[in-house]
Amino acid sequence: MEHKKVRVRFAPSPTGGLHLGGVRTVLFNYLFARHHNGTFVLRIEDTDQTRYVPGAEEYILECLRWCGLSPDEGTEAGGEYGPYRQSERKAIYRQYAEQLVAQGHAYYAFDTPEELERMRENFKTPENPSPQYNVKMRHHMRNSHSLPPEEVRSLLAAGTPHVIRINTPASEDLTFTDMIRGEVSFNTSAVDDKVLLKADGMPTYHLAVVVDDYRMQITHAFRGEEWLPSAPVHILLWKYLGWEPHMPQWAHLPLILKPDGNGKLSKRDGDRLGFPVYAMNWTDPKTGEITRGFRERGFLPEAFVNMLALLGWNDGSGQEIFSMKELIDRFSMDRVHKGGARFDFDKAKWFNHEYILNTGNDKLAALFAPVLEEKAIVADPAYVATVAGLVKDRCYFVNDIWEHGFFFFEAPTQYDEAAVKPKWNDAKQQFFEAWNIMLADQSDFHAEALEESFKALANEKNIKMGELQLPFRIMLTSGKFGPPVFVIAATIGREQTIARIAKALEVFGA
RNA sequence: GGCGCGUUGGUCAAUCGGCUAAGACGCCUCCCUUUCACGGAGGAAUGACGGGUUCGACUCCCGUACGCGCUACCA
Repeated sequence: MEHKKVRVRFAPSPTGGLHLGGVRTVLFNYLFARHHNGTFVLRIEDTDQTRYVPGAEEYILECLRWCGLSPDEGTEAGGEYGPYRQSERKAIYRQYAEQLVAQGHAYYAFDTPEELERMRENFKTPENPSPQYNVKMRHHMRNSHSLPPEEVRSLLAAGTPHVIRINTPASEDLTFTDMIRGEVSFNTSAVDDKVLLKADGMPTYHLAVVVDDYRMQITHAFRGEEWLPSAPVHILLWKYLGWEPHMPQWAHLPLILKPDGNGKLSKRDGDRLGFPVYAMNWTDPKTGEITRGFRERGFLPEAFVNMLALLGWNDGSGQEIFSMKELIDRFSMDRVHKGGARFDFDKAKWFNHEYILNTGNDKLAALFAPVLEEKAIVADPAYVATVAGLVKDRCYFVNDIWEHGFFFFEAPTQYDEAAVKPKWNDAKQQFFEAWNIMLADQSDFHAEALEESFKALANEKNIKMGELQLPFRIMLTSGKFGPPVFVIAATIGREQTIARIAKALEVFGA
């Protein structure tokens, strides 16, 4: 391999939310670039004007920022190879398309969409349900192969809408070496004369990707496996344009599959199965429909990225938790799996849990702040951090801090009475009445001290601790959950503890 | 239909000819905890099938099956 500086690119089309598979493609690009001290470019492939969705481009950038995978070069970061939006490069593509026509590698085609549809209809047979516009079909259609040159000239002069199609050879073997799959080969007989330049003057993906990868000096191109079948078209273009020596090395990434059933994971599957598929919340500007994202679901970006890295790649060591630096150090394309991976939300949750466990309480508190704010609860950040530290063991998501620690912020309004009442009696009633009075004078309100005096009083009253702890817990939290009781009491403080006991006694004693 | 790619437990997966086939998630049991978790100890569960090659095949080759992808003036 030459010593060319590594340059990779992520080239999304701004048509909507960013799918988790897209983020993984970004990740692999990013890791590869960093590993080789290369450059990560972001190019916007907005050549389909009919599918353009306003806001999608900004959204994609924001997703990358959130994940910590921002590009070095691109629409926002700038660079020497711009513009980075294909719609702004329109003139460039036409020039190459015409060049290909002039060299006999492409041709004009005047068929209207209706004519194409009719062709597909007419030539469709049970054996061949998708007839192709290829060497054989060319002569049945209206193009610069089948039409006399004068007619082509006059059609062109009259401004007749037309496309430019590649001249695919009748039968030629094409081979390339995929970084993941090894040698892959095709025969052009199965490849049709793909449109290169559309009637509106915009290039199709095929032309644009080759021209831009060349002009932006991309050295390695990673894309989803669904692109594999169009590789021969691209190889042909690299050859025809005379750039073959500069063709990037390709890697076709395995697909991310539905957890159940078959096929690629889609946004619909997330809705159906109750987990996010997009990186962040996405609001469709047309319908206003919101699709939930990993970020809003409570995922830490580091966990999300780590989880994605392991979906199709591993370093062989068995290690699963990696810092970004470790990922950069260890990543290599040849350890990427060939087969598609089913997405497992439980595993994703586990990753997030691991990261929550390893996140400082202050940071968790900060991340949790919006939840409290939404509930109009005002709390001291240090207090929130303490709570986070007490409950994070049982949290899969930042948002879970509420579910597992709400009682640190608000007194219970109802109780798990079924767990207390059947065994409630006067002795217990009296114990807690006495305990509550003692608490007013309890000098040391730490958990250990509280437990000690609680125990002492229980002994004195001759009641077993076990009989008392659960009711006490329910008084403070409303149910059978949470950190050790005395820790809860110490955390919420004297005033709250006393008030909650008093209130609960009214309910339990009734 | 054609072309391409793939196939190790329910899921993610290690293995680059020596396997009594790692590890993780999930699941189950037990321990710890007079709450819920965390943690700890165990457990069930895997090479699609058929042929080769080889002393030896999960690993290499060939078929078959199955799955997926593509087959647009979408990317």
